[in-house]
Amino acid sequence: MAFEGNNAAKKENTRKRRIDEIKKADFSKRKLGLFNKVTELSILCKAKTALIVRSSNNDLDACGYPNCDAVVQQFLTGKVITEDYDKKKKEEVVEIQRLEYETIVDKLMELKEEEKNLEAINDEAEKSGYGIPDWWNGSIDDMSLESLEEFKSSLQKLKLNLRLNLDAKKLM
Amino acid sequence: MAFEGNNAAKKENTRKRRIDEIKKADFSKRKLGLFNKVTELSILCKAKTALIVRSSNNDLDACGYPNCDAVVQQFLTGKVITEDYDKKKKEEVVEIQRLEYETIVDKLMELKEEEKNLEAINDEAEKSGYGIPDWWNGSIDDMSLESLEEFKSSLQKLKLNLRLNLDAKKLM
DNA sequence: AACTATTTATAAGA
DNA sequence: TTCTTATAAATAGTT
Repeated sequence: MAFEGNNAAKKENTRKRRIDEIKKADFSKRKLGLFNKVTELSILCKAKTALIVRSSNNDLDACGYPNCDAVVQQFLTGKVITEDYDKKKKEEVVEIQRLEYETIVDKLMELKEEEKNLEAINDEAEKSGYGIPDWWNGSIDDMSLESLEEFKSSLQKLKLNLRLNLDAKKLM
Repeated sequence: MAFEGNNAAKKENTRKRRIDEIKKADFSKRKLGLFNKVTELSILCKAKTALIVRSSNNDLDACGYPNCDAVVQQFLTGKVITEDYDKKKKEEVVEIQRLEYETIVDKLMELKEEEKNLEAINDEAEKSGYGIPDWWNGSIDDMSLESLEEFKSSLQKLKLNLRLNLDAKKLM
């Protein structure tokens, strides 16, 4: 019976994973389709566009023509940024972004090291019978969740900008 | 021959206008299609989306789910605005927007009055032989073009927000 | 990723 | 404008 239960659970897991994969694929397909359509509209009708998509697990993606950020900025401020200014600004900004990105990747490596150390300490404590109390992890999570989300968002945006800049460069 | 030329020019104009009309219709159709697809993606895949479209003659349109501005804001700041906060804020903001809108409409009426007065003065001056020099109108245009564009944008955005808020209220 | 059956979008015309 | 329809494109379900 233990075996049967295990098997059923396994099947259930497989089924669920499969459904998730299909949904994810659908989302990606649809998102890609939308991005294509947005770009199409921009080019055929000389329209400026920006599309921002945040998936249910908060992954960020965006596209825009001629430039996502510029269109968003214009949407918020009503100020038209000229192509030349925008291009020049991008030239300036792309290297800064790369540096920021590298800095952040470095910091992530450091964080991972910290995590390892903490885990090691945790294991040590458990082995010795003096476990770290549950509220410890809980309060870390609560405290850092908000800033972590922000950090994740900024990281995602940074990566996205890098990709968009590369795409833009490829187009030229 | 003069008649023929005139006729040809007329035909040409008709053709051009027709093409423009078709293109405009296409743009609207496609834009609507995109808005539908974006909303569809949002609902089917629980994704947050924002789409900004500015036509070739700079008309602004946007849609988003659950809320265009919130998604854009989140895109820029990385801060997640909760539904409740957003809803409350909207409740507060919608009346302010209506007041702003009415104020702006009033100001537009005043501007139109001013325009009439200026025209009257202009006509008067021309009749009397003391025409207002050309540079006068030119410099008005140059000076106010930028701020006018900004004003137009802010007006469009205000109208858009009003519409979006009404749409949102209808949905509830 | 590639295929295909089905659904959906849209261009052209009434 | 809005509606119709033929064609083209997107995508769900598979393999």
